[in-house]
Amino acid sequence: MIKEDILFDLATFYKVFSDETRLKILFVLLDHAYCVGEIVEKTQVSQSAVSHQLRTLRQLNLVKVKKEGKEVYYQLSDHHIAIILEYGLNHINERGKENEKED
Amino acid sequence: MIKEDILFDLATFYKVFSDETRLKILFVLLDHAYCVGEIVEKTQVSQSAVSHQLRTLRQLNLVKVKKEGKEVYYQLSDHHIAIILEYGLNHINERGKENEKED
DNA sequence: CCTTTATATGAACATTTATTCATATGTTCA
DNA sequence: TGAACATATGAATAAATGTTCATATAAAGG
Repeated sequence: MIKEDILFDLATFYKVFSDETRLKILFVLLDHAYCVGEIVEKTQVSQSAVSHQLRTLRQLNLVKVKKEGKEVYYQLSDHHIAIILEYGLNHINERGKENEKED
Repeated sequence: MIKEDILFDLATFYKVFSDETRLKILFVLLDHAYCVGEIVEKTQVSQSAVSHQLRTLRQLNLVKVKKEGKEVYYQLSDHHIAIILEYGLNHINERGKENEKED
């Protein structure tokens, strides 16, 4: 059986992508770096909620921060994340197709 | 901005993999089909908890069921799942390496 | 300096989620 | 049929998580 701490890390890893607000933010950042205000506007999520989720993303090293005056810019910390999101999208797309056939 | 229902499906998809018990079960099933009793033994999770999580996995079409007498055998419903788990493992492994260098 | 604007954060609250406990259902076999 | 075993399930409970609200911090400009 696989080690407990690996299991924990793995669960934690997937957990990040399991929240719609975080996904929204990540999809916005897929484009390029944005400051918090822009993210709020694009996602239509409250400033506070965005800020809280950005903290989560920061703590899990999914985003990098760059301060510029009053604004704080966030960007994806590595290109891996784009791949993961794309993979997930493909997966649910394919599942859609399969169900068309079978059901 | 990406559609709400896609976002929901995507979040749901990742959510399955965000629980340690479900991951344990999936890793066991990576091998081949097992009945509930065997899964309980291998994962060291209570029968009830395993059963509840198997239901979740069933509902999300991650596992297929095959009844044989008293026993109920579960197996992964498609090979995709192995790929996803492997991808996750690779990711956290690589992150491990990066942190060795940087921190 | 004081006000405005941008972002972060803590506490309260609501919701979701996972586990346990007790028990139901279903199958086999004597 | 009834005892024994395998699995499922509902209700209760506990824990984790996300949002809001109020407010703190911090930078910029007048």
